Amino acid sequence: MSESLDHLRDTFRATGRRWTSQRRLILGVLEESDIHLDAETLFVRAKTRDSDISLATVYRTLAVLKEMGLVEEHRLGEEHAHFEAVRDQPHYHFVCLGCGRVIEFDAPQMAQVERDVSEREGVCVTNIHLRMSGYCAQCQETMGGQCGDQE
Amino acid sequence: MSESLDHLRDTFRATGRRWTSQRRLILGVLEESDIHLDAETLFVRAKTRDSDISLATVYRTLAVLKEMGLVEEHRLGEEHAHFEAVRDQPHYHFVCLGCGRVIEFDAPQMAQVERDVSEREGVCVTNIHLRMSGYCAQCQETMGGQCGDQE
DNA sequence: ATTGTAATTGAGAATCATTTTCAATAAGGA
DNA sequence: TCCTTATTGAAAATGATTCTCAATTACAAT
Repeated sequence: MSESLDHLRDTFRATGRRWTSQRRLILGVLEESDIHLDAETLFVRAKTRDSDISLATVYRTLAVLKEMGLVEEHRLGEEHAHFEAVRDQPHYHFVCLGCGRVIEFDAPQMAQVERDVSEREGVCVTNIHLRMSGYCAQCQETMGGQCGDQE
Repeated sequence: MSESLDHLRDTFRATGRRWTSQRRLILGVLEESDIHLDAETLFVRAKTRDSDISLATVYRTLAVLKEMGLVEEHRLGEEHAHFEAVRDQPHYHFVCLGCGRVIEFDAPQMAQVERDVSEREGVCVTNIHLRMSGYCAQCQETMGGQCGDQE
């Protein structure tokens, strides 16, 4: 763990950025969380360990971490963004319109979709966002089984 | 065309909604446009035909049309939403990070992805948003060919 | 260790898309 | 034509995110 922290610090320095206590803290909170945090929640959690930290710093740090590819931003509902520390494999999201639950999944077919699009359109894909919405098993029960359409 | 307009009026009435001139106008502007409009642009275009229309009405109408499944909302950049009159086949978007150009594409594999997720997780999918980002052929040239990663 | 410089911070103001409030208007059933 | 109530325009309100600016702090060079 200390090795990866040293490595992180070097990555920051190498790009003229500083490895500050606030950034350590924010990345830590993000990595410890199993769910996708929004900026406000992240701010509240960070504040329990550093009562001086500011919401602006949370946003600024998230922007830096995104630039560095360490954090991804997702739009799960329409309201506000959610953030997640980047992991090894790509994964996608299903959002339940009933209870808001987020289910992560992988989809090997996406590699083929990417290849098809790249070739057909001559583009170079750097990022894929796939979000499905609908109703989770639980919510389908309580709703009586229909499953309408519309977001 | 008048048939489909009559049908639309009936659809509105059937749900206790009114078929107003503003709603006709907004849907018309949306259907005439080949690109995805944001609320402000839609407002400006509508205003050339009804100088009294208000931006609030544009947003309210878009919300209604979304509820009715006639319009879809997309988050193409981070800034603001884009809207599009729903067409027959599902389609997805590629957004160029260089010039902002939006390329639409279809991906037959998505049906299989949906089936897999539905079965594996027991969910019912009502909506799929797929957005790829990267660089279009043109922008790749002007950039010299590299194609970094990060949104 | 000390210093200088520039990146970073906290606090609060500013921004910007979108939503809401409310009184006036108009759709459409009776 | 009349009545009810959905809808509208205008302006204020909201809420997430960004910016400003003076004070702080990381860290490279001394």
